[in-house]
Amino acid sequence: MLSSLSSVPHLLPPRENSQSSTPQSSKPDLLHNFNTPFELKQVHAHLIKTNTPLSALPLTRVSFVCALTPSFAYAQQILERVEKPEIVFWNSCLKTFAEGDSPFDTILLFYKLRQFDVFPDTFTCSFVLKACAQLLDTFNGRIVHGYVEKLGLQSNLFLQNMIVHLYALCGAIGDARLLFEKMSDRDVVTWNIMINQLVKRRDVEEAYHLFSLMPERSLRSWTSMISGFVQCGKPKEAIQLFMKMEEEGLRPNEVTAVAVLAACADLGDLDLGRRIHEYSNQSGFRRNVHISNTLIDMYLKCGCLEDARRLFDEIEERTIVSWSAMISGLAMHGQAEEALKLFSKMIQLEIKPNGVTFVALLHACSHMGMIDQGREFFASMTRDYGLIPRIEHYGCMVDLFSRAGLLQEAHEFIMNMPIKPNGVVWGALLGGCKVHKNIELAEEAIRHLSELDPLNDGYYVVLSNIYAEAECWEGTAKVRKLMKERGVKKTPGWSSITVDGMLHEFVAGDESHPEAEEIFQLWEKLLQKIKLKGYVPKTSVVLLDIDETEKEKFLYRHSEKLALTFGLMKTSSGTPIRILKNLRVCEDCHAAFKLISEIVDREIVVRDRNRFHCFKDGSCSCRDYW
DNA sequence: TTAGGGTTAG
Repeated sequence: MLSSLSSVPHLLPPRENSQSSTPQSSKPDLLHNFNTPFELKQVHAHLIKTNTPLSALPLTRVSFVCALTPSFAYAQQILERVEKPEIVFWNSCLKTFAEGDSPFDTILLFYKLRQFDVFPDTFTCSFVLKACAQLLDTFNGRIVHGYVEKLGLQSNLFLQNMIVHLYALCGAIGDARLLFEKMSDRDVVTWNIMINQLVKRRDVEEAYHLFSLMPERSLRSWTSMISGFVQCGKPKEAIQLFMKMEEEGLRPNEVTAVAVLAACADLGDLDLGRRIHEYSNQSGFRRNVHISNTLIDMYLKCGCLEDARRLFDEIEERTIVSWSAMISGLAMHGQAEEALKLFSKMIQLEIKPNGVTFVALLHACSHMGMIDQGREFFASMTRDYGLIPRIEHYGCMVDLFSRAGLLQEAHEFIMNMPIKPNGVVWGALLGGCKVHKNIELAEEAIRHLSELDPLNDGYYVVLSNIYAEAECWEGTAKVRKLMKERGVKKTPGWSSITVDGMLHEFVAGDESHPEAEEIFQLWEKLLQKIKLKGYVPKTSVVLLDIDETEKEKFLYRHSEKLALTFGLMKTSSGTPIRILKNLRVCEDCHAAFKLISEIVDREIVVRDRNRFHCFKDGSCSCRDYW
């Protein structure tokens, strides 16, 4: 019987070690006190050597053997060698497998157990359910659920929660919800599970509905909901909820802080971001790499490149997320060379890039017109790192070619893609067509976009601008008609600026601001000055079918111009002005801002939906290539 | 011995 154990050679101590370990393993107390897999091997060697059966060990020790057993074959042998293995032994093995990376073995062993005359208990079921969740295996999950009912364990709250979690995780949200509704006792975990799963399915409204119904909420509940809002693109709601949480006297932990910082990054809320940074330092979160990474991202997205870089340099253990975030941030700020340098440094340190790193690198190349370098990165990701390009990478390549004016090459690239191009890919070509004035390819792009993303107003606007620049008024009328037919409305542009901790939002054409008069007066003065420096209003960016003077008036009420003028009114000279815009910065505003930065001798930082524009001394960090 | 929340791009 013992010989069967020696058929598991990898569990025996290595020969060179057996010499040195023999004196120790022959000590009888090790038989009662082994605590690690290595000591288990020593005990094993001893049992074999002395021809002692495993059953000679005390029962608690046998269950310990099971708990330390990382191999399915070995687990089976142990269980077969104990006369009537109690459920605790099985559970110990199942736990090891379920908590390790052997979910398949957990399920296999569960079915083996049924061959013996042993009944699963709540723990058995919980480990198997965990394995099913790991494998997203509803087939076996439903069988275990059946056992739970058959064994009369269905009222156990732990198991109910695990089953609800499993169903929701596997996409059977209807089954999960049904069970949730049927449960007579729900605890805070039950609610949290449902909320998290709804967030994963992007149903944040329903998640919030459940959140508001909760009889009691833990810090985790608040964190789940705050993070849920962030994940679903609702950072404002996330911050509102965070404020409410603080009002209720709860202090954020590391996970909450990460979610709030991510919301600050999305909103460009530097004040709150800095407050959370300070709080994190005071609370000892400094060494948490999630916190550091999110802080870096927050500073990058709030336009504070230097703060981000300082933090990045300070991190002791950088992860690929830290590197990718920093590279992407440098690219967003127009520092492509620095981004590439950082990448080389990363490779020197033998850190393996991932798909996100390459998105960042390709962005850096496309924003700076580095075509050959971009091509090389695209080839390298598969050749050197075994990464399969995803749709985002193809999108970046089309963007790279299109911006550089290689429109035919971009088109051919799309036609030869091994995956179906999406709206982003055709949208990138359309963007290039605008810069390089190619109506024919723009019309082809819009044909595809009408099918792929028919309600996205941005594409129609770009096409209309292309027609307007070519003075093809028939074309612009056609686009207007198309938008009307499809019920597509132009997203209103808005820009925001924070002055003395207060966020001020401006919508294009908005004349309702309490200080509108002063804003318009200052704008008029600035306008006179920039006109002297050669500014000519670019009325072709105005979509409306109105005369030139009216168009100019619209142009002068663009949200970023209102925000800038307000900023100049309210901040002291010398301080940089930071503006956030929901859409891409308009061409006319871009030209005007360059001149204004020179006239007022101020740094103007605009974050648009794509990147940062840092206007200084009459030029922009994007070098007009955007 | 068993359950729930986090970062980079888009």
